[in-house]
Amino acid sequence: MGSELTETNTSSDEVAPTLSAVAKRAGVSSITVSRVVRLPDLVAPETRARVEKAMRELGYVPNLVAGALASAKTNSVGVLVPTIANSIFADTVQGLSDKLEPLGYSVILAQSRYDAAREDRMLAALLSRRPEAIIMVGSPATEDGKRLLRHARIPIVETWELPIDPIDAVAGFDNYQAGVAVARHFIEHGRQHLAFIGGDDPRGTRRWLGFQDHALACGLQPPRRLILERNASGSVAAHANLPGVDAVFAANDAHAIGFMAGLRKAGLLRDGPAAAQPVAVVGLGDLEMGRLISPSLSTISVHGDAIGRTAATLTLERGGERRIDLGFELVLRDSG
Amino acid sequence: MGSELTETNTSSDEVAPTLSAVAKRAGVSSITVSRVVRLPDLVAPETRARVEKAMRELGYVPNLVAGALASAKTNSVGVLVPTIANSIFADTVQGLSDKLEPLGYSVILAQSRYDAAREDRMLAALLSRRPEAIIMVGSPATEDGKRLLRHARIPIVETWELPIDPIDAVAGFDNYQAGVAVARHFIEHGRQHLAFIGGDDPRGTRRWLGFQDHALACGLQPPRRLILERNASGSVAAHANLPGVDAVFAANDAHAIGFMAGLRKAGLLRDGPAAAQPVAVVGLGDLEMGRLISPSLSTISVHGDAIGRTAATLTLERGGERRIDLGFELVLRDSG
DNA sequence: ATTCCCCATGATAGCGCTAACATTCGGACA
DNA sequence: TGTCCGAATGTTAGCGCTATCATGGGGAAT
Repeated sequence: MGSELTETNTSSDEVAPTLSAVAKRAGVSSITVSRVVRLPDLVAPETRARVEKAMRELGYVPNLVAGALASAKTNSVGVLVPTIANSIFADTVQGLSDKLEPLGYSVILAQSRYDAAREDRMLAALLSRRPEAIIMVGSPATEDGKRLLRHARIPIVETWELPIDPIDAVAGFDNYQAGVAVARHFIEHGRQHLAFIGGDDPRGTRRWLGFQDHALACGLQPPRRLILERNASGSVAAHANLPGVDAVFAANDAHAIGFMAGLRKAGLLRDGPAAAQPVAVVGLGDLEMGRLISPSLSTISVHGDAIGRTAATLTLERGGERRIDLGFELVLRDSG
Repeated sequence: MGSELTETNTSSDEVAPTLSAVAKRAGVSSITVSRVVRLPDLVAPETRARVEKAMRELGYVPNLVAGALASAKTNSVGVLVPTIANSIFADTVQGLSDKLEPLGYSVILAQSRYDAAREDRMLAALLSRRPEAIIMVGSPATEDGKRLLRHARIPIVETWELPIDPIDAVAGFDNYQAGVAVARHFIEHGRQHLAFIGGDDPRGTRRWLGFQDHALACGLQPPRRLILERNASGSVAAHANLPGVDAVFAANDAHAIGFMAGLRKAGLLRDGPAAAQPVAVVGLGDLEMGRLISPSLSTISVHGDAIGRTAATLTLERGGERRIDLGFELVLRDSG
């Protein structure tokens, strides 16, 4: 009575059963129940069976909040990404949680939306849940954020970059060199008028810098840079703002594909090989989609899931190398 | 000494400072510090300033684990999705966390990988963290999972479907009717030989059923169904297994785009309008990419982020309608 | 003055669990 | 036969915080 949810024969009362409720029912002390849950080998088979029966009958679900407080272990990791939607970071989250979940860790996910203030708030929110480690994309944008992490005394893994003075561990690649690689490729294939399109987030900017520096070092005219909104639609119209440009490095594959849609409308896209393209296009991220479209998209291939898995490993193992360069690969297809 | 991390002038000792450490430093009782953190209006401005100064000096970060245990409020929600990578569910996670994070809720993310056993394990793991609510894609695959959720006595939101006997709340759309809509569209445009490609997960299967039922009801030959791996690459070769088919409904846009890549290789794709396509293709999800490729992809448009935001709302408000149909829309472009 | 009330603060008792240290008991071993 | 040891279980004391119920000390109202 009083509850509209009673439905099984096993009494489902008002409140969630606790360890000691199970203990009472099984006729043991609560620490024994605790052991059945966490260290079953320490409990005699018969006792264990009795306790397990009581747990089943009561529908006992352990309270990890209390367990975490008592043991000072939350078995959780905080994950901070700029955004999870339509993005390569989803692969990283997938990779790291595939590694961590089987080990009993939970992932607490937060998004900064490329906003420094929100990033700081999210970092503080994550830390107040006392995760065993923090994995984030990039580095904290503010000194406050950095200080927060440095004082947290847990493993911190920065990803998707190789910061010079990391807080703790790093799993990423060299965005600057990625920019250099694309510029070199364009120049080797006779392109003269380069441009970069994409966001102005730290990683995009680093790609731009490498791209620009290499172009200048090779004596080309200064490449152009077009900063776009985060969604790819803006990139469709981008070529109108880039007259005379014959090679474009897009900060990610979505922008690259959007840009190609614009080229197509302008009659500047061929189904032939890269050499036939009036405007060469290279993206970054190696989306599956880029392989499927026509002309297929050349891209800097980065293994987002490997970054995630490596980051997870870095949170688990304290010793060993704390700075892992996963590298990247220039994959040439038909777009440039 | 003994620590290699001391660096600020403010003493950063071995362990994280607690409420009572702050209290001692500020010369107040710990409950007052607690009030400064949670209910600042109850504290006199001068006292508050003194406490805030002490918090800053000690680098105090509240321990929400302890707070959650004491107050029986974790301010977290559990989110269970099949997968977060390369998928439309990322939009849903984004949508719900955009709504929940500003309110102080954390998102605990788990992935089932379309595996019933793993789903059950993840549900149990989530529940043991005592979230205020659970939001999941679809319904639990097993009775065990359903029972777990029914006994949890927290809001449960099932999404991306409209189950007949929901556990609690629902934010989704009618996958069966989506299948019907695509079949109707194909038939109205004179297509005779229909096929469905995609996964055999519950939602995909429901789409298939609607698609099949409507085709049969209209007197067409039984449509074919090709079950594919989750990645789109498999769909590239799919058309070879579908001789004579002139209209294909792909369970998601990625498969649709992959299938179109196969059609292109086979010379069965035109840059013209839908009527000119030897094989009409309709996807589901309305990926931005589908709008950008050529021919542009017709699709069932579903607002993944709206599903997420709606689900978040349903976890917060107990009263009101608990079954929200977000609908879908058949968006016709050039592919079919 | 006295009463009342509200504002600011404090003392106390847990939340549900686990770490750390008993305790008990039966058998192996000398 | 006594000693020792390990296996199985229990006792105790918190983890860091918050809910709840005091407490004291001004005004405002009478």
